[in-house]
Amino acid sequence: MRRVDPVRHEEKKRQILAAARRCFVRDGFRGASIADICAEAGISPGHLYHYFPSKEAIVAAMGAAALNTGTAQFGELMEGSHALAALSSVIENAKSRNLRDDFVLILEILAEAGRNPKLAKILQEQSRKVRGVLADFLRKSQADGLIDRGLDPDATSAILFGLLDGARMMAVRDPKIDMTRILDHLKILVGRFLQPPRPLP
Amino acid sequence: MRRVDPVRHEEKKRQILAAARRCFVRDGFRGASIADICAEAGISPGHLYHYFPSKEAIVAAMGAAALNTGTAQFGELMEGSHALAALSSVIENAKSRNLRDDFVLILEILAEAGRNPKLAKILQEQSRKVRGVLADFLRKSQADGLIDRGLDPDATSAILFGLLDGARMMAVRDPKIDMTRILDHLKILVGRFLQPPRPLP
Amino acid sequence: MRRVDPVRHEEKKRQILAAARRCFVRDGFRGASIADICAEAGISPGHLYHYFPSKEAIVAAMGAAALNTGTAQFGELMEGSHALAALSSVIENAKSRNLRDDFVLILEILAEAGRNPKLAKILQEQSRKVRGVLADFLRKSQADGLIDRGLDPDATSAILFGLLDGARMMAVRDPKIDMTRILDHLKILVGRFLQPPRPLP
Amino acid sequence: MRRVDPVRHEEKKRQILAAARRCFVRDGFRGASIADICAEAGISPGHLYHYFPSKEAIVAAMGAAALNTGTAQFGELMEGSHALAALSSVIENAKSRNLRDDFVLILEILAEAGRNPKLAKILQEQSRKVRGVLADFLRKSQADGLIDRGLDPDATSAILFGLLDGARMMAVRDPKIDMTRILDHLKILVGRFLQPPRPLP
DNA sequence: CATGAATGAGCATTCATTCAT
DNA sequence: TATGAATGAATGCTCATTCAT
Repeated sequence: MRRVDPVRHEEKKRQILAAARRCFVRDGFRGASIADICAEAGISPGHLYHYFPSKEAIVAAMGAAALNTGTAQFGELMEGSHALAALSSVIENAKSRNLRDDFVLILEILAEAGRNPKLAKILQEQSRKVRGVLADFLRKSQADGLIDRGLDPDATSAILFGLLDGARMMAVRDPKIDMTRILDHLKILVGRFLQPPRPLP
Repeated sequence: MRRVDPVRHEEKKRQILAAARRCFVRDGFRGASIADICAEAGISPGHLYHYFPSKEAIVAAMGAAALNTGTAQFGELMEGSHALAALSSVIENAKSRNLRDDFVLILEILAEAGRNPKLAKILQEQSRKVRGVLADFLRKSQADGLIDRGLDPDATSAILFGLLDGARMMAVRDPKIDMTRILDHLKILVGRFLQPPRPLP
Repeated sequence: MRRVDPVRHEEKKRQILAAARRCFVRDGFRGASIADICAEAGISPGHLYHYFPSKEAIVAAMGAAALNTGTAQFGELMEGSHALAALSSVIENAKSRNLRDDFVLILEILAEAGRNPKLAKILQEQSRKVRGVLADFLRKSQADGLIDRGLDPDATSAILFGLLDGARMMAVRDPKIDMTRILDHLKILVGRFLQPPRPLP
Repeated sequence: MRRVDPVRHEEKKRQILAAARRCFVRDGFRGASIADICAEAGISPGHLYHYFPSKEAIVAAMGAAALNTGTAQFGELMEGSHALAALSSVIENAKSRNLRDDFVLILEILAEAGRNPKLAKILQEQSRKVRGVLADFLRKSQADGLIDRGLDPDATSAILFGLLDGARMMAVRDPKIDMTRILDHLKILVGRFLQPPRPLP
């Protein structure tokens, strides 16, 4: 009598999600067919339904996984560094990493979230969580006198995230744009925005 | 034999694009069917192909129209006002306008642009045009001493656009977020970023 | 500008239902596929959905049509003849007609009705209508003194219909059974059941 | 190496057939899937094929079992009672028993028999057997002078079975029908049909 | 210009069945 | 004996597109 091996099961699910991810990046959520995903994962269409009950479930699981990965990566970056240095490293990171694929997925998720409440909820929760991490970081930096105490940490964290989104969006709007220079200016902007007011002489 | 009346023809095309736009906002580019668009436009499927050779062409034309509208609106705002005032009004505008529908379309366009080179080209051109308008504006303001002469106008205009994109994206990521406060902080940010360095006493 | 021609439309629907009927008789409601029906009707699968929104709708329409035909045929038989003669002719009719196909369909409908409330409703309504026709006929015959006044016309009409159903069912249970002799006995049975009690001498 | 225990094997088969029966009643032969049956029986799909080589075999075995049960029940009823009393008790029985489920299965079997010769043969054999039991019973009653000697026992027994089928069919055609009254009339009918002619005075 | 009939490939999903363990 | 992974053909249905009128 062979019992379900939960480890193998989860491993297979992860493989399928990875295949789905590649297909979604290539063709979008609607454009990628179950057949495509099966071909990419090297399984039969019938078999896929042992692991996911529907395409929508795959989209949701993939969206959640993609967002969680982002959250985790960001959390690691925030740990232990201090204020501007940390944000700079995030920006540097954005310049060098394979951000294209990740961001294309985020665009898909945002576009789909308008029609898929389950995805919208996942998105909202992740958004709040990540903003919370950054807001706490900002609060700590404010306490240390490293950044302007007059700024609202929640609004500020939202804006800083928006800034990252906006930069990546600009790279999609015009793929040939000179991102290096933009990211340099972005660091200037963040510095000026956050730094405590210079005391009057 | 009746000849085509070019005016009527263009008018009809515009009507169809408006119908398509409503469908695309509602269901996305892939989710909206030709039948949906025909129903919304009140014409038959056969007739639609008199005006557009394919669905892809409708998407491209609609994308171009949406982007042109945005460019025009922005151009108007820039005219005649000065520096921070103009940007403030753009931000104010973003707060009050029916930005949801417009931005949902932009997300669709960005996601689709990755697979549709024609759309990607339109997107890139519009992006450059709008950034150019803002960069010129910034250059003028620099000449007038209203904003920091040390900033590169091209990178700065890209960042300011990214900022607007990012703010709207934040509203999609978390629809319940307090945008008023965020936009207030955004104005602070823009002020600090752009203002000329205070002279040493 | 060509408008929908309702006559042609209805005619096509009837053709499709006739094709569906042949498929359903051959393979059952579940066993007959849309592709089968399309092949039988000589149309493409996509086109079928211009006329019917789903397979269930085809089953319902076909069921309704089959039952209505039966009702109409029975109504005609009842008109103008008198009591036992009319029932005899129904029985005779059952012996000679192509009852196989019709009855196979009825079996499908009965089996499906348990899971398809729409079909169940159609079935119930038709059942009541036909029984009503026969019950009225019986009442008239009772008034004329041709049949036993002690019988309840509603229960009696239900039983007489059950008798016909039962006879056809017997032919399905054992296709080689000698139906001629059975139908002769059926006439005896009906006679004895309905005839007014002989007056005591 | 463990040998198959034939007793356990048969017991398991019976359990699977009972599960299959519940599924077939609920969803029909085509509508019930192997997975459904396995879930209902609490075994795995692979294991089921240890006991039955195909779904068709399950249907056939289930059909045979259902029909045999019916035959056995009827045989018991016939034993030892006399003529009208026995038939009355069958009719009474039909009124009170859980006839719905049984009859739904019979409908499924009849509908399927048209496409499945194996099932058709089982059905025919069972039909003949049961009719034979009743015909013998009728013959005995005729010898005893309890029923009309002019009736052909074979045709009569077929008709009496048809009567029962017809009554149950009526209950499916119109589930809200007043079966009590109908079954009362059915007893009157059977009485008038079978009773020996009254001697002329 | 305008219609709606017609197509056929493609889609997500289901299912009887097989197989390695 | 017993499991659940795995298959792949088939199903009901959709859709962009074409065409006769």
